[in-house]
Amino acid sequence: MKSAKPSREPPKRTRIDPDEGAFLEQYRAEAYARPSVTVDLVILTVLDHDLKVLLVQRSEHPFKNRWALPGGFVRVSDDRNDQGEDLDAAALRELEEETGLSQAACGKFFLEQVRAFGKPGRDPRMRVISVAYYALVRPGLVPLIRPGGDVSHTRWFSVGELGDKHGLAFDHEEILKATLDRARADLDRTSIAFELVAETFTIQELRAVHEAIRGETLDPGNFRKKFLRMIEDGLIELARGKRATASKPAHVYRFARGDAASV
Amino acid sequence: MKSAKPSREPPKRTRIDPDEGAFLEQYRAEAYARPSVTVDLVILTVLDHDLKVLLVQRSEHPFKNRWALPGGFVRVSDDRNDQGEDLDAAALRELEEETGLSQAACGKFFLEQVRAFGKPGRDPRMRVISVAYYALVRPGLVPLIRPGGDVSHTRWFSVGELGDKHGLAFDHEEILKATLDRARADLDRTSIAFELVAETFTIQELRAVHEAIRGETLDPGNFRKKFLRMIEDGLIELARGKRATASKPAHVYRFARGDAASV
DNA sequence: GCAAAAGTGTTTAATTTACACCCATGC
DNA sequence: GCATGGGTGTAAATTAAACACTTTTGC
Repeated sequence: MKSAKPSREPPKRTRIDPDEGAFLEQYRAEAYARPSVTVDLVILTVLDHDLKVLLVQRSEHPFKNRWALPGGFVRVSDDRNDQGEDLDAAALRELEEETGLSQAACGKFFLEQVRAFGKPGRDPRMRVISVAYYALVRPGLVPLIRPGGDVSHTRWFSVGELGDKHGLAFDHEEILKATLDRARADLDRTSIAFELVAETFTIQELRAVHEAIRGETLDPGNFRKKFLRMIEDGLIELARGKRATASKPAHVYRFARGDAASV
Repeated sequence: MKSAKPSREPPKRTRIDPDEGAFLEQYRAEAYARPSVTVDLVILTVLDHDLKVLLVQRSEHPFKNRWALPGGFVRVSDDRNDQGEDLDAAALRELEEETGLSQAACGKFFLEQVRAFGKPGRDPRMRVISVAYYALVRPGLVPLIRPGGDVSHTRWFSVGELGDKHGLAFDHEEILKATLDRARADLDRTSIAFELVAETFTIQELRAVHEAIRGETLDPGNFRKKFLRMIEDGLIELARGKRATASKPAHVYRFARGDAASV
């Protein structure tokens, strides 16, 4: 639309009035066929050193009984005063519906768009373009999750043991892969790791998150050095208390909201 | 959609037949309102040390006379045997239409999705969700460009001098910013810099591309060292010939298609 | 006491950053 | 010859990688 040159504008059945108001009134919104648009959610957490993704089992065709990413339609309208919900809002709504958690109660969720997936045929029913989002849920919240619909059809899967056994519905395999790539790239460019630990955490707990996402073990000594550098940069600060472990109790730290960054 | 649990499925007016074929037949594709979906293109090149973006001036409302990213509708259909074109294909089609260049003649274009933009109200006519792509055009191809429609309404803008003066149409300002962030991040993670130089290039030419995208000058000596490391890694190889300059002729190199990477 | 994990240190290599400098060429 | 930019070298600071070692706790 937007930049469409005359030759590519939707066929118009009436002359365009130069006045914009009138133009909008008589614009043929129905001139082009439209796809359905959905959001699909890659909800991730880390449980006992393992990166997990939340899947739901489909109860209807197509892909009946297969596991799929949770998702749903974006609510839209052509009403000029209310065109419906934002993509981000749709993703948040789905996340809350799907987990029973509310952002109001749990604090801001990490929820970011990955990209759009729209291959023809990805949904046999109709043309569907899906905007994928990825969400990070702190392990502490996991037990509080009350799946929106049928409890028995919602489950956490280790991303490691997935991929081989279960063929996911639609192109969700591809969406999941793209999202994991994105998460791994974000890991050492952003602060997403802190979204997967509790309010306070030990060095090893943060390391476990890095290891789970990258899928490999990291040298504890070297990781500590990176950690100490983050403290120097004011990104992390020591918190009160200690965490009991299998051996010597560990210091706990807190993520210092990016504000205290500079000198 | 896909994972929609019964409560969130579109209202069905008839009972579902357990057989999938029959299910598809009577599926109510029109149950949810649908948005229009477009692709918007951020077409970039580097001309005389400057990062440029190709914009078109709108000839119609809304945003009449404002500059905008080129773009157009994605062609879709619910026909089960042909649901229309892929998002990537739509972006490529628009790119070819908009520039008059054909991938068949010019070799593969760099064209990658950025993400979807779908804020309500971004297009006052109707609810539009736009999938942004960014394309990189080698400077050598720029003179060959024959804008699709009205020549006088297509122009390269320096991204530097933009942003202040011209208010772009729709949310294209935001799309452009997000794309530039993406390009800068890709610069030292991928090989996009090679998409903006000729087949063979000098060290300084490649440096000029890096400088244009990052918006800052780089130390020639240090850049050379990074460059030599790329040669060691087999990413780049010396080509025959020299490039005449204002002083001493420079060696020219070639991008060695990532295959010769390892030992 | 002993295992287990916390925490510390060392060494080597690679990379980044900031410079100074030499040299070949066109004019 | 001399300015221009190609090309080279050096030194300090930071970071990454591999790995040995000490300390503190629970049991």
